Amino acid sequence: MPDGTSKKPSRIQMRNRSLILDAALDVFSAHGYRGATLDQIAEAAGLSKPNILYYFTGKEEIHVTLLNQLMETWLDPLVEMDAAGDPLTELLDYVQRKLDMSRDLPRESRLFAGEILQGAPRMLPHLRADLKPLLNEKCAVIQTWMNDGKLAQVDPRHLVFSIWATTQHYADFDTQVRVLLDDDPHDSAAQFLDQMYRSLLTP
Amino acid sequence: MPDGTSKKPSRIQMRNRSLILDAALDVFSAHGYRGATLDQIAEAAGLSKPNILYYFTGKEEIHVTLLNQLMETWLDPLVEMDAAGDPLTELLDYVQRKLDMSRDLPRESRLFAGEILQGAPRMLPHLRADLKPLLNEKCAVIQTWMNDGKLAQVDPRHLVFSIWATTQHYADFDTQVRVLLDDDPHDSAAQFLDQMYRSLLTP
DNA sequence: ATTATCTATAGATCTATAGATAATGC
DNA sequence: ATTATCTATAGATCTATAGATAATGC
Repeated sequence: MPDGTSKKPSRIQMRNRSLILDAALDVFSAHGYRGATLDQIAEAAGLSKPNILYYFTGKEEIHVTLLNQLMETWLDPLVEMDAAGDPLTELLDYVQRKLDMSRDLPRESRLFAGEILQGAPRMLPHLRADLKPLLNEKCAVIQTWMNDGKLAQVDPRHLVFSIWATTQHYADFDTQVRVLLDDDPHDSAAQFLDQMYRSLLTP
Repeated sequence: MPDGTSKKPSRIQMRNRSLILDAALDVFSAHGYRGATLDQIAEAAGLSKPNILYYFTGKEEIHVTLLNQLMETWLDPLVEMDAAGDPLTELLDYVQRKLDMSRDLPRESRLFAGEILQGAPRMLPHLRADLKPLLNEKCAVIQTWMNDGKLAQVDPRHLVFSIWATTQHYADFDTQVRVLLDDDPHDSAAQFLDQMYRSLLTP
């Protein structure tokens, strides 16, 4: 059994754990934690249900593993925002990276949204431990930029919230966006968001 | 049995249906459709489980009834946007009404978000039938305002999407917002959003 | 007479485990 | 020998119904 004490995960173990996690990301992001079943995950992974439970102790461990992996990916675009770069460029590039993530990783966005929507029962510690200090650090950077006159004065926290909201909207509310828009939203959204944040932040 | 053919709903029927729907809004918005159970709804309503099923044919009918009622409430702030009013004022007021709704009706916002997040299985027809024509109509109004030079030129659809995203974020991601912010977000959010949309839309 | 409510439980769904068997690596 | 997989099923949870009883309105 692949428990925590075993030394080296075999090739087949690595492969099957990946298959399971990818299948689970499909299923959890589409139906939520409670809406997802091991049957669906097993079917999507091409493995039997008991075999899923050979690699993970249960449904919850699969979900937690996905959320843990997600946190790093999710924070990465903000981590990359560089205090030494040009302020307006750094922020507008951050917006575009987040928008690109909504297009390229919609399942991850929805998994995250579903978890927060239901009160972050499994993610709350991560938000406190990882997201909060990162946000504080980056808001301090943004505040410095504003104090130096490189950006217009706005509330840095609400600025970042609005970037999260507007960019993730295109993944999380994709169903609605596609009902209301006839063509692919990505390019027109990119242009709109650039225009909005440029007009807001240009000093 | 209170089926569709019965004439007049009694007082007690009205009351109990309200109790059930209010309880169900609590439970569905907190745990999602699949995560909610009739036991939880019954407990929250203060009625027995079979009694719940005396008033509604099943879990799904309760959910559908809530979504149907919600659609009207949800569109109302946009309906109120008046083509005859001052363009910038109308749009900034719309933003504030939507933000107020996130504060006053967070359960409704989360119910809606959860439904869309999972592909709108029960709401898709409403989106096409009600939301899409309304959005088209209001986007035409906004476009006229822009053509008349009363507002800066931006993509009206993405403008509205961004308003939905930024305002509903404070209800749907409330858990996250409260981890990251020490005081109540409403007033500072109102100020930030006013500033953002004013700078974007002022011609 | 009709409406409303309760107890008890059927039937479906789902997570997880037991126990046997097959495949792999030294 | 160890790792991986399978069949069968236990046990929990959940929706919904059956059938009896209580409350209400003409």
